[in-house]
Amino acid sequence: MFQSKKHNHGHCIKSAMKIAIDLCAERGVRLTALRSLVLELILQSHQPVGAYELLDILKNERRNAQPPTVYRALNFLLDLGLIHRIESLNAYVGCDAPHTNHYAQFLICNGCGAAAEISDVRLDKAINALAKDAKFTVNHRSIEVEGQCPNCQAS
Amino acid sequence: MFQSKKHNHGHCIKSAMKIAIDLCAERGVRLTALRSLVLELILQSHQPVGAYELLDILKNERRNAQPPTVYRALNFLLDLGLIHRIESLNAYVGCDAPHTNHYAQFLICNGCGAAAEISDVRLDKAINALAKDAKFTVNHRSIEVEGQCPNCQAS
DNA sequence: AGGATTATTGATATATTATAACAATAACTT
DNA sequence: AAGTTATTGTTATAATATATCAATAATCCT
Repeated sequence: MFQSKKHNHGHCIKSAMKIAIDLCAERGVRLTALRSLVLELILQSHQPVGAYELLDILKNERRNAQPPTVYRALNFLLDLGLIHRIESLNAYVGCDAPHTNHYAQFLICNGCGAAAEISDVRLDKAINALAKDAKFTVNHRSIEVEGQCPNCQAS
Repeated sequence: MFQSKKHNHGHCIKSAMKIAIDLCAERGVRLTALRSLVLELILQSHQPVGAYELLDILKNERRNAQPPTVYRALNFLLDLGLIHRIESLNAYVGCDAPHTNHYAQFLICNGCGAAAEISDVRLDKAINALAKDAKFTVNHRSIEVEGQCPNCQAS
């Protein structure tokens, strides 16, 4: 859900990085320095980040970074489920719970730009039901709901 | 749902164009020749079409068409709800039922590329419920489910 | 450990999707 | 018919993403 003010950002990133390390070990894939850095930058933003925005930040630490540098890392992280892509924003966010089996859904605030990841079972069930009705086998779901978060409704 | 083989394409386009004309009249906006043509091209495809693909076709009839030519028409049609944008494909499809009040949802087949528009009430209700729980006011929904349609599962 | 193999990154070029800005024209208003 | 607004034309450029091949680093195998 949308971040509370006292959310401990540093701790949350650390814990997410730990999970990433474990997940990569488990899958036998390499969380290289580059990939780790890109993941960390995404987590630090704690908002959806565009690939080129990420590239700009990345360049502080890797002067010669190029678009493929970022996109390769993004694709690696996406495949592992460590991040999600928000289609309607062409942007990327860290996954809240990469170690759990879940389908991500997003509430995207037009006011502050925050994207809250949720995983609502009713919604999942509705999709399963309608897919079954249509005899459609599901590979991927992109559920993005735009609107105003509670904070931004006030103002 | 996914098209049956005996779907009468010509008739379906004609009827959609009629609805578009009526809707524009009702709203007091102008369905110009250009806009009408773009809509017709989208309906003819009966699959999601990209803006530049559309532009190429459009050029057959309007030699000097440029990207803004297409994008302006697309935005006009989107605003009226005569077409939908599929975010995960950067593509546009005709709306199945532009005259009715509904939220579109898409089943997108990775096999044949078809996108079936549905409007499942259970799904709508689930979104309303979770938005209410989150105190989130919804402006727009982008629900895109990728997978295999019945036809493509066979092969 | 050394050489073969595979995975990752570097580097350059280019494809794809979308918008900004201003000029020209067409349609509507009175 | 003149003034106003909406639409289209035209040129340029922004933003997002991928293809390709070379260089390097890690892993595997004996």
